[in-house]
Amino acid sequence: MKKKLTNLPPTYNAQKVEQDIYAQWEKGGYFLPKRRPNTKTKKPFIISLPPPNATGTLHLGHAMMLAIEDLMIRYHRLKGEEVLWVPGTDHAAIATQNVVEKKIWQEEKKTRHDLGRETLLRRIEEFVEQSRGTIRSQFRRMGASLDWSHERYTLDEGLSRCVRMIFKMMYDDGLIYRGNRVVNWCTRCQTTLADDEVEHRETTATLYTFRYSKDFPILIASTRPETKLGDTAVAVHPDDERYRQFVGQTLTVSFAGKELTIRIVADPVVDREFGTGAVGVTPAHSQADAEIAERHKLPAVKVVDEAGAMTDEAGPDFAELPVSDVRTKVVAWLRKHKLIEKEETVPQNLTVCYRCETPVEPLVSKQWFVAVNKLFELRQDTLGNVRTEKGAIATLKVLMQNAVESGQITIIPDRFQKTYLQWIYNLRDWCISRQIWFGHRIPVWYRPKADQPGAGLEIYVGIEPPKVDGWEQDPDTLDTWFSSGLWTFSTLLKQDGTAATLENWQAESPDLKRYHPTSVLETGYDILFFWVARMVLMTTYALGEVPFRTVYLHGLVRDKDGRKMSKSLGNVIDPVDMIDKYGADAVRLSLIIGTTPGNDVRLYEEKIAGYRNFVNKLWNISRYILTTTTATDAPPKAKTLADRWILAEFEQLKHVVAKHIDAYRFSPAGEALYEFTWSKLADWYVETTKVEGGKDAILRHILRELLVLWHPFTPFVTEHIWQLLGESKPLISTNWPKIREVESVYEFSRIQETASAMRNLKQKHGNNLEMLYIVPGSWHETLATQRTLIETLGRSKINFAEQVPADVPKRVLDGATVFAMAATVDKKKLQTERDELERYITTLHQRIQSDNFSSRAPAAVIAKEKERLQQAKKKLKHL
RNA sequence: GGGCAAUUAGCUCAGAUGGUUAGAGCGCUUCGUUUACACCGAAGAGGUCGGGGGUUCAAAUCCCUCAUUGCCCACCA
Repeated sequence: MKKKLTNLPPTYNAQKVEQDIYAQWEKGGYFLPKRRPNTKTKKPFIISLPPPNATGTLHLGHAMMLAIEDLMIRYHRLKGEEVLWVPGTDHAAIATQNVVEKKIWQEEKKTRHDLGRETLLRRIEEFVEQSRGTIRSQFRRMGASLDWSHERYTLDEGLSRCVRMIFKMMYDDGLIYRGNRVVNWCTRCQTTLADDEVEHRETTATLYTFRYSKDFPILIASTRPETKLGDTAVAVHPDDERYRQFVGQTLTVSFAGKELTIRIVADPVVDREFGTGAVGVTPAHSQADAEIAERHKLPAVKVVDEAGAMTDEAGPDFAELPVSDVRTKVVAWLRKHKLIEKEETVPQNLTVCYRCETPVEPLVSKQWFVAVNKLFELRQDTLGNVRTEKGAIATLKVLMQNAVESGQITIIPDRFQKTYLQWIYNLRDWCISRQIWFGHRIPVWYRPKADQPGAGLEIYVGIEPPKVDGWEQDPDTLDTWFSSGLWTFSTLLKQDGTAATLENWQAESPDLKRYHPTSVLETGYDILFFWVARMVLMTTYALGEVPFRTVYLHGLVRDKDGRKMSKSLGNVIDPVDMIDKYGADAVRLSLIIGTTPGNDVRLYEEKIAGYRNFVNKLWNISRYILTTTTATDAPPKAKTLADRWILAEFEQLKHVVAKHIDAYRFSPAGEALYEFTWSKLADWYVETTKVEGGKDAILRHILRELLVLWHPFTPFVTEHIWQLLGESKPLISTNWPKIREVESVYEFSRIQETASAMRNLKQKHGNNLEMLYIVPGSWHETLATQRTLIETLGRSKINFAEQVPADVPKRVLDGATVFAMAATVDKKKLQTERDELERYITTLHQRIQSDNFSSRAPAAVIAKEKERLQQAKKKLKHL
């Protein structure tokens, strides 16, 4: 085992080793949560993998997510902590149903109605099963050390039961209600959409300023004249003198063949400056108008239906015609009767479906909602230090706010904290019912009231269907984010716990106790609202604790020109192609180094190729060490200055890398490793070993520990080399290296100068200057000459320049780069440093002491500043 | 309308609490195939840190202002 290796290929072949290594890890059970004895940290480290959509294939967003999460997971695992990384998939209701329906249409020209509910669901499940297999194998290709035994799917029975349980809980608490409200309706998807499932597109529209009829006293403006058939009022500002005389009147007009009853109401939301200062109120087709209508008790007339056609209410001329046709007809009617005062083209934010970009039709509809502003009684102590306890009164909004404001959840980067709070501030009741078939059926059953026929419906809400006949289940399904909002804890419930009840489900789930709250939630900032906020809402409500401690938001992966990657643009980079070509390690590095949380990254093939080159460099450093040194148990002992330098640098590196990773600064951690490995170890130290023999112990030692440091970034190549080193246990399960005591790095500085500048150097550092000559590269002379130089001058403590042997040509010396290390402490520099530090400590101290700071700054900030003060004091002592 | 971010080398980007001469990768120029590596090595060019003002012993970093770009939120009919 302990012998030199020969015949290692000069080029690292990732394709050849990666899949075997992954299989070996998985087979060895290294992904299962396990705490190593003697580990100080008792708390487990948990990440719930943001579940990819069941129809998806691996894209760069996933790749980035996996690279970052696997980095954290492996780091904590190496530190001996018990780590759990829960994988899974999301059924992604609308998205998935759309995909499958489209596919079926293309292949068989059948719609979902041709197939029927049962058949469509079966077809979707078949499709999903296949997709999940693809995703699983692709996630493995990335090297993700997921605990596959914990894999979950949002439609698993355990998770579905959890959905029904939470639904019932919220219903019982009065937080879920059914109501007639204006919702966003997608006429193509044939379903409601939540407020954040709609997007806005900048377009232009024609704004018509007109009267309903000749005798109507007020001009109104609209870009959608056809909806005016549903108007029941005109709203004006209460202080608007122009219209004051009309307020309170009810007028009847004949508009485009339909008789309208219009009340004139005064409402402060109306902007006097905009348009005519009067708004035609359409309560059934505008959320804003619905709110006005509610205040003034106005009726709502629904003139557009779910298919995007006019209803009977729109009058016989228009009923059942598509909205766009009716607009043309209404405008024509207005023109004919000379009612249009003005037509202008205005910029408009068109609201469209985020899935299919179809313009959204706001319409009034009977749906299920989650009430975010309703007061309810907490079921349990909630959120630790926040002023809440069992029985206290709160709203869901307050829970969401508290979780972040109290510092129980930290968002990285912190600017998103503001975004999050702002979003909650504007949040309205969440429409959770969807008119699609794929998903969690709403656990509500109806039956006609038995005693008085025709008197309406009786409602049953339950985890199980009603035991007696005669009940019919609500046909709708739940918004997919309802179930993914439960993800951090629904995945930890006992999967066979079918008997779980509202009373005992928490106690019955040991995993929930042990692994919740999770440590970090890592995801793209684009789903901060969709998902992250929903998880906070659901979890603080259901469990009385936060779902995670830290939210790490990564940016979006874009192409070289900063454009979004999309199939239509043809600029999509497939991560699997890149893995095939450059290896998973290179792909991972390209997504971690040079990226910062919350900021988009541009990725292109050259970048990945660059990191492939680095992986090969690491391979060749290892190859050199493996083939030229023998394994030894001797501890690494510094003999020459170069040894002392590299060992000190290495200890410094360990410190820096851990510090960065602990602070979620993955890119600087990777950069530090990269710099050490290539510029210090390979370019300088390894070169010295060629002329200064006897470095086996140091080289082997550094390589061994360096592989551990690199492992969270590049798991495959490090594991491969590790095993070539003859280690008995796989790298994945080894220990993170301890930091050893070394001479302070302040004692060394590396100086790179030309030989002719060396005299100045000597003057600067005095007689204590220790020099080491090495020849990094392009000398024209032979290795033997280099060796002579080093032997005669190398470790000289005196003025070497006068000792250059006569047979060394002057041009060699002048043209060469000299590697010199000053072992002296630069007293002046040290003093400056001390002064700065002292000043810094004074400043910090003053800041902390000041009333303004101590009374106003958040607790977390004060703690941080205090910690800084401690650190600075410690550092000063060290100097 | 409100908010957030970005603007640093030809390109893509780092620069934590202000602190030596502003960094990296790619690209470019010159040189070099010496037994870890040409997916390499050596040397080098290239920056008024978007403009202007201010605070400070010290500003890419903090403040004000302007410009450009991008994103998010919002019921302006």
